[in-house]
Amino acid sequence: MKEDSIIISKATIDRLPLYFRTLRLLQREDVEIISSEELGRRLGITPEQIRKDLASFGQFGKKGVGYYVKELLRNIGDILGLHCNWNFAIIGVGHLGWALANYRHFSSLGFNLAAIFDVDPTKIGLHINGVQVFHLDDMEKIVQEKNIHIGIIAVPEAHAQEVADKLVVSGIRGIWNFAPRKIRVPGSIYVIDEDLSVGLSSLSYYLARKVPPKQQI
Amino acid sequence: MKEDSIIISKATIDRLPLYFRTLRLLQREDVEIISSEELGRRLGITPEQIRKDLASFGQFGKKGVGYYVKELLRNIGDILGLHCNWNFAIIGVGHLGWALANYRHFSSLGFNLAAIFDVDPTKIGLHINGVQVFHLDDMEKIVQEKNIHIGIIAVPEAHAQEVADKLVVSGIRGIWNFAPRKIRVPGSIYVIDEDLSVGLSSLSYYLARKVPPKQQI
DNA sequence: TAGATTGTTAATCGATTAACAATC
DNA sequence: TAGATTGTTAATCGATTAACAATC
Repeated sequence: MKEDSIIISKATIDRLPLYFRTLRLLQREDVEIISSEELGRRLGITPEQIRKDLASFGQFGKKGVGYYVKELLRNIGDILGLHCNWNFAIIGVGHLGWALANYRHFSSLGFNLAAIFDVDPTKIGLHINGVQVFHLDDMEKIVQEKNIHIGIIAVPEAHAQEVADKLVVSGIRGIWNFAPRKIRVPGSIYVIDEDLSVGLSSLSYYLARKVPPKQQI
Repeated sequence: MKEDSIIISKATIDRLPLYFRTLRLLQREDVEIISSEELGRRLGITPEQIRKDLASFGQFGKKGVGYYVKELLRNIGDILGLHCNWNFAIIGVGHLGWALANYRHFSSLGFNLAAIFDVDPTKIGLHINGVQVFHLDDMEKIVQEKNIHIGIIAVPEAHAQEVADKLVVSGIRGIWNFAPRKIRVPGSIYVIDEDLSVGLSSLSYYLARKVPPKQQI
């Protein structure tokens, strides 16, 4: 393993989940061995790119043969830390929070929704997808009790910073921010921004300009 | 304007919506002039980066002064094609499709939800956020009638390709794909992939590794 | 062995950062 | 005018692509 000595690029990290999901599909199709060529064809990524990405974490393939699906799946899962069985919380039971609470792929990846937070008294105490909704004021207690590491911000943008502050105080380590606003957190906290307007706006750009489409990720 | 001669990088395009949303905030705060320095501070982007991004589309600032918020807002909006008032459709009334149908930021950016599609007979004919749910079989007719340019795929992954095929046949030009699967479309169609598992998985990677967080976009 | 495919090094390409002249 | 800030060119940095030796 080389991950201690070499810094892996964000671009590589973001491709790992794509490899992972495709390998799972292959496993379900009972494919045992896959070449970088074929994996690339399925994802629209060049085989060289895939080999380079994987090689930065170790030697997972067999020369002249390819990659064993099961083995590679386990290795990428480990690299992504999916074996950690992270507990996460969703803050905000609007339409988006509701949808995320019911998103099935998270649990299939090993993420466990442990709590939901809101301030609306009519929502506190409800169970969504089997998970209880708590009041925002109880966050610190619940986060400690349930050992929650990740917070998903799904509140209106006006309250995003305030929620982020509470998450940090509660001891959360990573934030996935769906509010279309930059949040400020201490340097030790990881933040992934997921502003849904960006996708649609960039699509609009290309449609308006008639720029010829290129292969996307 | 230079956009005809020079190819703008995807990274630049993806930052434009961030500038746009921040400028709107500034406008609401009655700020009339902003420097690249201050805009960068708000977004965690270097001022040089911002000046470079904007300069690839024209000269929008005043040297020694900064950028006029109102003017820059209009210019970026035009670049992003937001004045086109795109009609879009959502396919799939699951939790995610429901949430997207109710997402307020789309309409505030000038995107108009014109139709929703599903196959579930109990959902056909319903109105969500004032927009009617049609059967998938009527897609071609409705897309033509309502002049829909963009399709948002929010169906289970197993049906994503089939829906993409239907969208293409119906004459759609751009697809925003939330299904965690690569879809195949003709080269003239734009596809933006938005696999929600990627965000959470990459967060997991950083948490598991204790890699020191760096400034995100 | 011959054919196939990885892992790695070198070459290219593209994006970011730095520096500074232009000018409001 | 002096100070400030853009727009642009040059330098650096990083990521992708190409090539190929290693080896199953």
